[in-house]
Amino acid sequence: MKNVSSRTPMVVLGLLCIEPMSGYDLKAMIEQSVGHFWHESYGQLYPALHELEERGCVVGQEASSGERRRKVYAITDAGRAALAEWLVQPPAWQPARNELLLKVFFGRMAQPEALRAHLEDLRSASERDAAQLAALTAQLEHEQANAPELRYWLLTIDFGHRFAQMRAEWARHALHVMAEGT
Amino acid sequence: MKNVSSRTPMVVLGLLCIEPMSGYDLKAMIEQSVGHFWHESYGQLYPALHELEERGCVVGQEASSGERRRKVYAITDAGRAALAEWLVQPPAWQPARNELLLKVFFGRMAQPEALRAHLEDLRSASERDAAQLAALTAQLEHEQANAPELRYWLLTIDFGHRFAQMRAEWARHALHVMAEGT
DNA sequence: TTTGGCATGTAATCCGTTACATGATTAG
DNA sequence: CTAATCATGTAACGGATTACATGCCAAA
Repeated sequence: MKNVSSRTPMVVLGLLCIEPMSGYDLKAMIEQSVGHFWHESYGQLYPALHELEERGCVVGQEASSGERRRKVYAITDAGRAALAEWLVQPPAWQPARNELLLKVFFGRMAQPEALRAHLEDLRSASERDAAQLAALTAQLEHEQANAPELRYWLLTIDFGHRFAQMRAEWARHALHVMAEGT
Repeated sequence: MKNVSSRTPMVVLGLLCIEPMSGYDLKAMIEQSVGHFWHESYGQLYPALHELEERGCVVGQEASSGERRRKVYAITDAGRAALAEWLVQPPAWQPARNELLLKVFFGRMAQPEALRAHLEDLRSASERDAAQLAALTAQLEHEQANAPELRYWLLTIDFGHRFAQMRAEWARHALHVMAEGT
């Protein structure tokens, strides 16, 4: 048995619920929809599509002649069932790994300027992320105003936005602590 | 060349700066110090120690006869230099992966009760985490009051605390959104 | 005496990324 | 014409976990 606990097939099934797509389309779709908290590579995507087709969860349709060679996949009832079954399982615990915090924890063993630079980077990157996600919220509320999934999409963006703000605030706090002897 | 980008040796070196330890000690130490944002398994730890010894970054001392069989490692100047060099490198970008957000994003395809249960779990787990980290802060401020690293340790705990609170608040918000048609 | 904690280690395996290979089509 | 983009795929590799193997010592 291979790739049992992989979530790649589930992302694929979830997105194919919106509309039929090719592997290439899926990659692009993943980046602009769940991109701020998930990602997939082609090396995962194409094998996953083949396996889902074998299991009858999706059906692939070769593009009609004349077009560029591509295969568009659509979800089946079996696919929808598999997705629904996965969705009710409690999400698997993901062990945290934060390399920046490791460098902060051992901060005394390094030059303070280096640590300060890392914190500055985090602050600016997080502020940029927060702004981007705020813009995305406004855009979606406008463009997808009547999509039934909008509510769920906005919740995930809100998580990202709160997290980005939290990171920026913590970075400012940490820089402050580093600056004086507070 | 093997295990080039692994951060296991760096965690080992960082902790050995505090005091000499065995592999078994290191595992326990990792759990109670950086445990809320990092982890290592024996399968990584022991090979890393052997490699660090080969490279001259640590020196191992077999326990004196009579004691239980164990090998205590101490960091060397070469080890401190390797750690310092790593600490100034900007932390590698870690692609985010959040399975819960995936389940929220596709929430419309599942029974609402299942999603609500996931959010309840997150809320209670996050509240518990926040309380634990608050207690840990108080404990460290008391027990390690004069440790020069205290400042850095508290910063990492503060990150965890803010993050836990953020997660709890978002979960409450999400449950609220799910409850009505806001 | 037997259970549980101390202590070290390895082999199999897994999930996933990276790099590479290939080729068609469209826009400048 | 040629660079970029569309489009699909595979092989090799890499970091890490899991499960297993082994054995000593102390306490109940």
